[in-house]
Amino acid sequence: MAQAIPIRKNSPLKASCHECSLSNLCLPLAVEENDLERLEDIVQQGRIFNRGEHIFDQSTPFRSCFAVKSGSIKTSIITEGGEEQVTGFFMPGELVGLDSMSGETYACTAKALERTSVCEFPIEKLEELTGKMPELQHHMYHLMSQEIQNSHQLAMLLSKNTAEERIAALLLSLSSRFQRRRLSPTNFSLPMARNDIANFLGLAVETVSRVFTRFQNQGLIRARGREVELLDVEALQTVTREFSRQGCQ
Amino acid sequence: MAQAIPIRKNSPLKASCHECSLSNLCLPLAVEENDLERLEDIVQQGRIFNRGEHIFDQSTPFRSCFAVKSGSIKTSIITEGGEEQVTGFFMPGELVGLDSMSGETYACTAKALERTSVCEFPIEKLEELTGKMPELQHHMYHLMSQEIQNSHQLAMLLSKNTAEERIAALLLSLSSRFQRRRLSPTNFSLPMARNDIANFLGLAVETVSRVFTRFQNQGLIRARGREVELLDVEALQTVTREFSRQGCQ
DNA sequence: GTACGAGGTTGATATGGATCAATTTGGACG
DNA sequence: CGTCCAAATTGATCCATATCAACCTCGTAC
Repeated sequence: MAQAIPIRKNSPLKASCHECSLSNLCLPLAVEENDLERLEDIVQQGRIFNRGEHIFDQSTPFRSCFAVKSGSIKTSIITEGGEEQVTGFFMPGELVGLDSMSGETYACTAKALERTSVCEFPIEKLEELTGKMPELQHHMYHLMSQEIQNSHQLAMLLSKNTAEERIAALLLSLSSRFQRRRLSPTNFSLPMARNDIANFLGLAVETVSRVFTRFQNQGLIRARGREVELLDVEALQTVTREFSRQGCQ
Repeated sequence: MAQAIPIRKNSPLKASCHECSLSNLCLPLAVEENDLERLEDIVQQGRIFNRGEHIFDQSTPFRSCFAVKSGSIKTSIITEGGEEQVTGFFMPGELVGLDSMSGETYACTAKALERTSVCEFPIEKLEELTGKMPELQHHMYHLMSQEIQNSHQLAMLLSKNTAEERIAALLLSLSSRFQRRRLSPTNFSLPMARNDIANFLGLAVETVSRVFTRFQNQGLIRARGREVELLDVEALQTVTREFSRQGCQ
């Protein structure tokens, strides 16, 4: 079943983790240079999806986690009634599918927001490997824990914060994720539509639109379509913290 | 550093996982009978907390995960401004602290809602053990994934559902968790105050109170204080699904 | 170039639940 | 058994955001 290792390693189509520019963000982050090829042996690299295509589908058998290599991914849950709830956005270097590691099927649907390439980690092989590599296991725990925290953070945003606070928080989150990749933290292009933002943040599209223009009028951002420029990061941070400040009497 | 194993195993104060009534819910669930003592070797059992006492505190060093043995626990995040956000309720057999496995400190504060006993799993030893026991590792992934899903579910509830739907969902969640423990799924005592429910569900206390009385008037439940009886489980399920139904045109 | 449709913006109105305020209940304790 | 304080309930009002409706913008296809 397993392909001969030399073939995979030498295949020009299979770019290696060694050469990947995201190796300081992705799973290789937790792996010694020497052990990197053990990770390379299980990863299936280079799958490419066009905008709108599904990487995986809720209720199909869970097989793999996916690392975003380029592009971006939206995950969402479809309820019985056909309503969509966006649960997350994933950018290069981030791992998708961690919420599916219980149960037989994927817990959500993952859709490419633009032309996107991913690396696939078959879950059985990944579990086998983490069993042998304590640092990689540790890193998996770390990532999953992080995702729990992110989700709690989102729940908090949804239950306690105003529309402005939610949107400021999202912009700043994206900003810092661009920064991690050594891209401009103040000048970027939103990978998702207003609709997705609204759904993710529990708002109506109209509200998202209004807040964008309000921020623009206040000189906090400049936005045309999906192109965004953060003009006053500090002010945005103040917006997100305003809520908790008020709580402090 | 490690105590002599025979002493621990024979100590009358250290009840064993073998004898624990929750062994089919808790971590032992994933462990072969034969291997159970390896788990027993690392667990520190029997710590007891009174109502209101902290099991651990946000921003103190993260050392252990805790399994609830009896009683119940509330976890919450305290924001800079002192605002509390309840992130979860934990019942016997459930594992607390999974959200803290990234970072040096606990990600939230865990507080006993009543007199509560817990089993402590020092994280370093637990990680070491899961590295040696594939099924236990698999179970950890399963639990963490489950918690991500729960949190997404909560986010969904918060962003899309009405007060009635949220409260019906919480009641049903508690119901099924009592049922897993072979307790009555229709007749139980809420471990948490209305305040905690409100905070958890992103509502005002007054709203929670109103919904409880409304449900009562509709004959869905009977509630006096923390004592709750679910009179019409099906109707409650309908309430939680009503939203998604509407979405289906 | 023009037509088309999806995505985005703007305006007017409605509403669920927050907030403020008052009262009641219940449990802990002397 | 009464006192006291926190928790819970009930009522009245207000507001942020949803909803409904109209319009605009831009990319794509012909």
